Amino acid sequence: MATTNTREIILSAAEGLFADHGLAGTSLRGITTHAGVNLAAVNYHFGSKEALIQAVFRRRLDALNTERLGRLERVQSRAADGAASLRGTLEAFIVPALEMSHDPEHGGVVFMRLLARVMSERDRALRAFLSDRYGHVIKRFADVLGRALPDLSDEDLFWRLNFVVGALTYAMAEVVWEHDDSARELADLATRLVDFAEAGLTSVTPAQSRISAGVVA
Amino acid sequence: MATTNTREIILSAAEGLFADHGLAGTSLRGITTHAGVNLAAVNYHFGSKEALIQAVFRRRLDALNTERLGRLERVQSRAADGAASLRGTLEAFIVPALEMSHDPEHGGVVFMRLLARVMSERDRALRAFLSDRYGHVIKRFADVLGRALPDLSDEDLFWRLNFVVGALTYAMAEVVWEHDDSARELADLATRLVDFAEAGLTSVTPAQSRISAGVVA
DNA sequence: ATATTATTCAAACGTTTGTTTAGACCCCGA
DNA sequence: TCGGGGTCTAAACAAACGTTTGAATAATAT
Repeated sequence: MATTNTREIILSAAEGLFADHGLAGTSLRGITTHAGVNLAAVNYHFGSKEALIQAVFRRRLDALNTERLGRLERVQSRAADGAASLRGTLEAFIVPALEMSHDPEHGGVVFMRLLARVMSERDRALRAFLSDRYGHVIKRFADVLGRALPDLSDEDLFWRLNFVVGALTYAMAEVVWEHDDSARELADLATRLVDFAEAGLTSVTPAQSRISAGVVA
Repeated sequence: MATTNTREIILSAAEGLFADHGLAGTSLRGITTHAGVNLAAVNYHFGSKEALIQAVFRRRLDALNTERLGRLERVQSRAADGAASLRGTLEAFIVPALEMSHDPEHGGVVFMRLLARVMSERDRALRAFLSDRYGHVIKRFADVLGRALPDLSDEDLFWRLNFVVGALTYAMAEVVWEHDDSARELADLATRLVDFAEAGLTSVTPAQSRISAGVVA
């Protein structure tokens, strides 16, 4: 471990304050005070606030997305024709996120709240950074899911995946973990979410379920 | 209309900038410059930045939630025993939000992006304001949905509703409206979302679908 | 037309922001 | 023991922040 302790202390303090007050709403003074280090330490170790933000995300997301891809590969290699099952693919995407949200050692629910916040932020610089670094993971999952759901049109698939990501994001952010760190709780939530996602993804639109734009039919 | 024009101009400029850069990330100078009014006009008309934020939300959410409750009442009065159908209830909640997101006159997609942002913010003052002013609407819908889904445990219902709200929020925020203001587009999205929510809410958990916390089964 | 109120304006207030600087401290190899 | 690189620190920087002020202007009422 070549990195000093101060770096990690700053990253953790920044993670928590970013999750609570947003990126723009958190000052370097708040971070360094919370971390018990000197104000200038941030610019010494990271160079700027923007670089600190990226370091906060890299510390967690590198591991998360590696784990997701690993699970997806295992699921695919288990299938004879290399086509992963819908449920297996969903689990490969959802379970690592929920496990991480349950593991204080790796950010826990704090980082998940931060992630949920950022998902709805339009900050150009950060979105570009996340897309550059992790876009290939999302693309990979979308491809596999599309092959597992051959009856869905591209447009249907696009929207339903957005719904699933929204549900996952919101669930992670809303989690209060009253009975915290019970593994059973986590498994229950993961099961609920995968069930929900699977049902929503495979549902067949009834022929005349369309909603008239004006009034409820 | 006793209110002067400046008020509305400020509200619209603030709405757009808040959606793009967040509450803390938007300065009063940015707002007034964008609106073409004097810096001091905000404090003259609203008193403070905090009061301006609340006014931005009140302008849109009062109408949205009134519309939601009106639709819910119409759906309920149509049913013989006063028990609204699941689908009707979902439509009463979802359709007004999507219609608003499609109507530039009433905030359009801009306000919906702002709303999605705020949903994942932990800002205490704003959450308290929203909960105080609109909490009864959410409670009302949760009650009606609970009665329409009698087989679900309280916990199951709680989580699935969170999933639905997450999907709706995320869908609204992600909407880019490439082929904008086509009513057919809106109806399609509303149908997709209601289908998705209905399938997810009514799905029955398979007996042994539980995910083991460690490894994918 | 005059008095009164409502609105707009330029300027300045004291804080807080991110960043920079120059020196002190510490630890390890020479 | 000395020297030097990595780390930490107090202090200061200009810029941007929300808010306040007092006078100028516009609108309304008498």
